[in-house]
Amino acid sequence: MKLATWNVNSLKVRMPHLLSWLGSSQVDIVCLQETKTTDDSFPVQELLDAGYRSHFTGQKTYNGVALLLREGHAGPASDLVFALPALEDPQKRLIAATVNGLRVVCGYFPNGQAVDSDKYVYKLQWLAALTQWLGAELAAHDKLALVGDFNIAPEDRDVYDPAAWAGQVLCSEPERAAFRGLLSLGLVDAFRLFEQPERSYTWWDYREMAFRRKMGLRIDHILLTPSLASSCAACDVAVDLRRLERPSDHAPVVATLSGA
DNA sequence: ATGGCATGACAATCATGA
Repeated sequence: MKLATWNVNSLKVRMPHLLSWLGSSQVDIVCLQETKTTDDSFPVQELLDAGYRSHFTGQKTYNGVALLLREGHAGPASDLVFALPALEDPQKRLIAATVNGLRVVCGYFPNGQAVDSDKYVYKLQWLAALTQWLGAELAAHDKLALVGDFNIAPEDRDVYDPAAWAGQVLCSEPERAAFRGLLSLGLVDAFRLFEQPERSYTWWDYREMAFRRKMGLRIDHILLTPSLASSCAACDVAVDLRRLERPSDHAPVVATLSGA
């Protein structure tokens, strides 16, 4: 079973890439972020035609998350959650469901804009609310995956120019401490279970030919509970999607879970 | 030192992203 996360940066614009990738990659559970689409205009039928059922929560212009489940491979979703319970928040950034006994939590973590902005304060509050809620989720679910666009580069090796980014948003110590806080709940960074190429990233700025120059950050993640981590056979970045015409600025991350 | 590029809302620029 393949579990994937991808910040599409507008589902409407990225539908051709998404449909093509679904067809070629055979991913079974797909977590999307930044759909930027309201629920009434979500492309339910197009995705059904491609063999995927959808669950989603979105809003106009910003944010929006979704789960796509491959018909015949991923079972029905139960215990759906569409927001962090502890947080009064109009921004649609979280969706969770149980599929095939696997608890899947898909998040579009706040960007934070800059460490001195109120958006950064909101980001840390959101992280605290997530961490608190996840503690309870983990107590109830042995097999849990926390995936999405974390908007945090956990370590310097996840940054193309650590010196330039030191202390900046996405790399600041409080954000990294929050990331470690999630790990200390009992989660493992699936990507680091395996030998990876140098300069592996998941996001590259649209400007400055950043992708071609390998100027990226690894900010999209798949975190697994130990029982899932032990069945994880691979975890890779689908870099090819960043090479396409009119790409998302993020590439998907895909984990292969055996026996699930 | 700043902005570059992309997207959406809206109808010329502007907010936001990371």
